[in-house]
Amino acid sequence: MSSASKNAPPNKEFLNQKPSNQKLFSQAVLNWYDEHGRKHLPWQQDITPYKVWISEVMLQQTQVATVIPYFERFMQEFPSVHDLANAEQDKVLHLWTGLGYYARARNLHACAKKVSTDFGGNFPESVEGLTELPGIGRSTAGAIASISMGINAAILDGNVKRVLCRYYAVEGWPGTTSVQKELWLIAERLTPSERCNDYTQAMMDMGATLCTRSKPQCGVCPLAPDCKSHAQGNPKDYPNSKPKKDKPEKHIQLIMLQDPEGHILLEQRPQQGIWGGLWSFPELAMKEDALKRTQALMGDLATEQQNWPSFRHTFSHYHLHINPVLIQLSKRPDSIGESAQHWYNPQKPSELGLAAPVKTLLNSIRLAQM
DNA sequence: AAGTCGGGGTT
DNA sequence: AACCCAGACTT
Repeated sequence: MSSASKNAPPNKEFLNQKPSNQKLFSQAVLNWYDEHGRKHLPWQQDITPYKVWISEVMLQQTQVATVIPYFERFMQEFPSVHDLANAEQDKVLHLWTGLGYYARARNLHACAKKVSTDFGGNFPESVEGLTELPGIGRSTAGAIASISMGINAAILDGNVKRVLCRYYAVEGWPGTTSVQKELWLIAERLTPSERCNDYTQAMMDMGATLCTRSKPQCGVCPLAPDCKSHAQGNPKDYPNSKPKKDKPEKHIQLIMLQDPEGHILLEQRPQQGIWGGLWSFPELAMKEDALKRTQALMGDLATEQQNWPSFRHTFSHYHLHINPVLIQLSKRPDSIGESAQHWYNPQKPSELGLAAPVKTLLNSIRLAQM
């Protein structure tokens, strides 16, 4: 994991030559923030690098309302970076269950270990140092540095992208390298040296509450008088949307093996790939005969097969059709296969990371047993 | 530059 | 049902 692959910030000399417009822009943003900005979110209380870090990672591709309960539980269980570093991975993934993008949780854990042991629990106090840590890219590093350390650093998250794309009517999808590069230059140029922490919060807040994707509140926006897309009358056309691609359809069987006591066999998935490190049912291709395959492994312990209604689960890049199969076992078999195993009691859930559909199915089994 | 990685809220 | 969200990382 080289730092060059992390989109490291360029030389910042141009920051010294800010046009006067920069001052007007940041003043308008800060004034708005003082009046209308949110200041009562959980991670805005008694601000520390640890809290800002956890919240920023949770908020990657995830909305504020979704994050809040997860953040509260995390802080309860892991009050300090040392607590997180010393935790079991299963516990971390358990508290992450439902948030998605589980590499975030694995990287979070790895990062905590590094900060705890290598840096004595203190985060590096520079964007460059922060960016070296697993799961912290340029924007998250900027947010931590700016908000929790008062370092003059820019961010470029979805909110800031939206504000800037509209203000300057930036053409092109922000996912492309060229647009991204342009936006970073703009973001760096506009970030003020005074109150950069509040400015960072303010830009995210404006994007989240004012310059929203639909129904932007241009009527009360302090930037509207100089906003190019507002002048054009089409703020909603920015940022330009991502070119769409149709998602492939995949089909699998999930085999729910149940022992006589009602416990269900779970296997831990490999660290890399979809649902990495989480626990799931044994997976089978559609063409396989679930009962025959089970009997091949454990003989006549497998007695009956019950097909549950299939359903579709959608990921960012494909649709997954899941065909759940419940197979009763007359006795719990010896260990099968190579991955770690766990016999899960649906009535007494273990603290493991579960993929969302797996959690749903286990809950259905629990209800069926009542 | 394109692909991988989730789940849920919003429209 | 499509869109996208306080992105990072690998290929």
